[in-house]
Amino acid sequence: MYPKKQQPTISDVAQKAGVSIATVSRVINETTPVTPETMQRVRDAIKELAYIPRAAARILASNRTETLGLLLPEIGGAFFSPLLRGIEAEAQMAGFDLLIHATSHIPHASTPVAHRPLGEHNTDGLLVFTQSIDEKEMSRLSAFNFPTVLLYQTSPSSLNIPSVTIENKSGAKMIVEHLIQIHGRRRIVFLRGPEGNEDSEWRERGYHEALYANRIPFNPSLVAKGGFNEEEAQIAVQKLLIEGVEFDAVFGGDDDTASGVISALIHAGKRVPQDVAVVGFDDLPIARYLRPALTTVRAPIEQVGREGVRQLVRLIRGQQAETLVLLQTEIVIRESCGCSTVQPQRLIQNKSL
Amino acid sequence: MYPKKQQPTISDVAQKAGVSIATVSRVINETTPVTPETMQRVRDAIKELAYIPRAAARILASNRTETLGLLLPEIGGAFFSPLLRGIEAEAQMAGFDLLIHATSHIPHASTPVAHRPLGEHNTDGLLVFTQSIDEKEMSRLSAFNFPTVLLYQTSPSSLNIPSVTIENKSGAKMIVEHLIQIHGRRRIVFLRGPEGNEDSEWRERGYHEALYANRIPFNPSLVAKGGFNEEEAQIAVQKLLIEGVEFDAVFGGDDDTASGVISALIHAGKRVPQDVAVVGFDDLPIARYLRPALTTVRAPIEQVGREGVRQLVRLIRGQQAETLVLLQTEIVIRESCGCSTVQPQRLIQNKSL
DNA sequence: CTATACTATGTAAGCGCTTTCAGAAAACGC
DNA sequence: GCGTTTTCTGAAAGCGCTTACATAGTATAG
Repeated sequence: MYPKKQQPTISDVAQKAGVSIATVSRVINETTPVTPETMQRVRDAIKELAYIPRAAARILASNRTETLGLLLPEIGGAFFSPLLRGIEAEAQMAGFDLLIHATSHIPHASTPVAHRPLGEHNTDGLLVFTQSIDEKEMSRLSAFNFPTVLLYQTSPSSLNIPSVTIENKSGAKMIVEHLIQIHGRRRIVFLRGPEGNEDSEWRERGYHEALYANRIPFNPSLVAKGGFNEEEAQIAVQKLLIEGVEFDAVFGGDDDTASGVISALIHAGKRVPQDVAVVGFDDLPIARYLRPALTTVRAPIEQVGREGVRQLVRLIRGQQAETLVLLQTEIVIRESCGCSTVQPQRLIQNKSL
Repeated sequence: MYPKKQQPTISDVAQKAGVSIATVSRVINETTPVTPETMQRVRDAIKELAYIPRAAARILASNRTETLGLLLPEIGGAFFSPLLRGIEAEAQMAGFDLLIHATSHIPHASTPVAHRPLGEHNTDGLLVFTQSIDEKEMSRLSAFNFPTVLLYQTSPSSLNIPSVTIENKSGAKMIVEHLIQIHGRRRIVFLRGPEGNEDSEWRERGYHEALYANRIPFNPSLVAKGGFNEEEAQIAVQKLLIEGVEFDAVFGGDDDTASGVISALIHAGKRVPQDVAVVGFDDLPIARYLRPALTTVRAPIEQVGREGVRQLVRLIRGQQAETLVLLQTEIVIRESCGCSTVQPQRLIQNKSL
């Protein structure tokens, strides 16, 4: 059925070109000068045999995998696509392959040995998205200096692993200040993300800073949990409404939250943004499709991926990497804050019209 | 900086456990029975040394990579995330690693040798998304029976490579018939996808079949190119409007197209769905956020990924694979066809409210 | 023209595993 | 109890490369 016809090896090429396998290797890797004619003969032989070096043999002999590993808790969500896009593109540019693994699946109980999917045994370095490995594994990697870069999470203070993430705090501060300064809102609700989520924590600090900078006293009853998802956000808003908490704006920890907030508010007969302004964070694709279109903070997700790879490659090459790379965020004004009520986004983008 | 501290090898384990490396290998792979006590000694040694077998060595010695390759033209788009999710999950279940490569990037001109990123040299099989490799490479792979499964494209007739895709035709037929039978529309525009896109071609056939089955003569002036993107779709609609073509519904080849159609229509002062009903295909996440919420065809993208892996694994195991797996689609009724005008989707989903 | 220094290539030693083969020990049959 | 089978284990041969190291052959210097 599938006999795996014997592929040509380096010896076949060597024989055909009338040289030793060492020379073939030299031609392939350009490690040592080779006479032009010899080189040509070898190249011809390679082409003729359609020879492709077996990756495993190269790795084993050279002790370099030329492969990067990406570890995430799960694949999916609006985040994932641009992140991977950035990672893949940059990895490719640097000449690395990309191995991907989602850690959320229930581990195969029958796994014979502790078969770690991604690690020092099959990659030169690891990109670790938040919440994909535990601290124990982190310190194991760190202990023998294995090139590792964290994405969207900072290193446990004891370890000092380089990490790349976004400027959550200043982004949050900017957008809350927009609500305060441009729209005169003062009773601004903040809906937190999941417990222990770093992004959420920093956004909350930004929220606090904005209030503080504008001399608005912090009101604990205006903070609730949104969980970074629509459903929880809706429930949170309803609860606030039922409890009679007064507010004139909501900063939903992320765009999904904001989307849930808008639903809940409209459902409750509130007008957005007239009665309550709503803003989010991330600028997911859905942000522009919401009605009203969502004012939010744009996070350069793809850039995080690219930068993560850059730092990782530095580590692999034995160079110094940045301990912490913080990528800038910017606010995207649409309708839900109260700014415009037409759809400037949709019109502007169609330049060809 | 990064000394790559010598990792333990199988010999270290063997020595520590007082057995030969062959026995260690047997314990790891469970290929041959080993006395319980011996096994325990070996396992203890493995744990103590934190030994992880080097992947390259295993691959080289066993001639099995336990790795699947995924080739796509580019990463991104709403498609990508669920597709990869399905692929990754299923690959993991089957015990395979996943190597990913986007082919769209400009090839490194300086690449020494024809360094193919993914192929027989580093994987046991390949999943090939539409438009990621040319027919020449396909026939090369096919020529030596390399396990390959195509996603969202059928095999060139000369090759007979197994492929997995969705029931475009019947999905399209169903939704067009919905417009005809439930909403009485008879002048239905169809906006094609990009040139040569298989999905689009099949959807167009479904469109034709629906018309034919309902005795509506085909009108060529109602078919235009939407390109599977908003912008082109908007232009197409404007053109139809300017030309004075009369129509009471639009089947946008996919959801992005439909989104552009809705924008253009509203912009031109038409009411959707009253004046013109609009439907799409794919059921992207944005579909429910559009106003009116989009009636569309749900395509089981994640399932395509899973099924692709299943077929590929069969091939790798030397079993027969299905020549063509067609996954069922189903229509999702929302507002843009004219069905309901409230927002049932949003309410229904929040069971907790 | 000889002594020295490069250059281009070949030889061969691994890289860390899997797997065949054979042998030792234990279990079995009668 | 002795021959036969069955189990378990070890020795050793590769898997297909990279990379010292050695060696011819050629260029350079004096």
